[in-house]
Amino acid sequence: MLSSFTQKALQIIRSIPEGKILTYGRIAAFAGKSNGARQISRLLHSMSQKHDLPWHRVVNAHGKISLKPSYGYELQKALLESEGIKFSLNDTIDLKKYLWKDPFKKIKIISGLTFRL
DNA sequence: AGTATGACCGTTC
DNA sequence: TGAACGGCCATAC
Repeated sequence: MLSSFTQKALQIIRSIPEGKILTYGRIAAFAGKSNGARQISRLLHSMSQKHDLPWHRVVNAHGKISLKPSYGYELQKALLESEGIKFSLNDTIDLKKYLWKDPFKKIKIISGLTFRL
């Protein structure tokens, strides 16, 4: 049984298209908690395999990977690059270019179910 | 020195 | 054992 917040967060994460990224804070805000960014990290950490999430499409608000080297950093970077995302010199992603804006314009949530439009 | 952010954390159910 | 809840806090800027 997943909370409403968790469900929405998972749906938003699952709905991130290839080649696009979203930040922790934005996911949390869209899921209903403006200050719940840390819970998003928790979700990704504990439920990414189980729920088949594109966890690599979530980065921090600066466009950087929050994972530490040899703890998933290289994997995430490789996955993102394989989707066509380019990193700048400081391993930063250009948010203006790749950030997925306004998830709710692309998905519709009815009774807890998500539909891609 | 105040703000924003976060692959948290302790506890409860 | 796994998930929900809630908030404090270190770090960066």
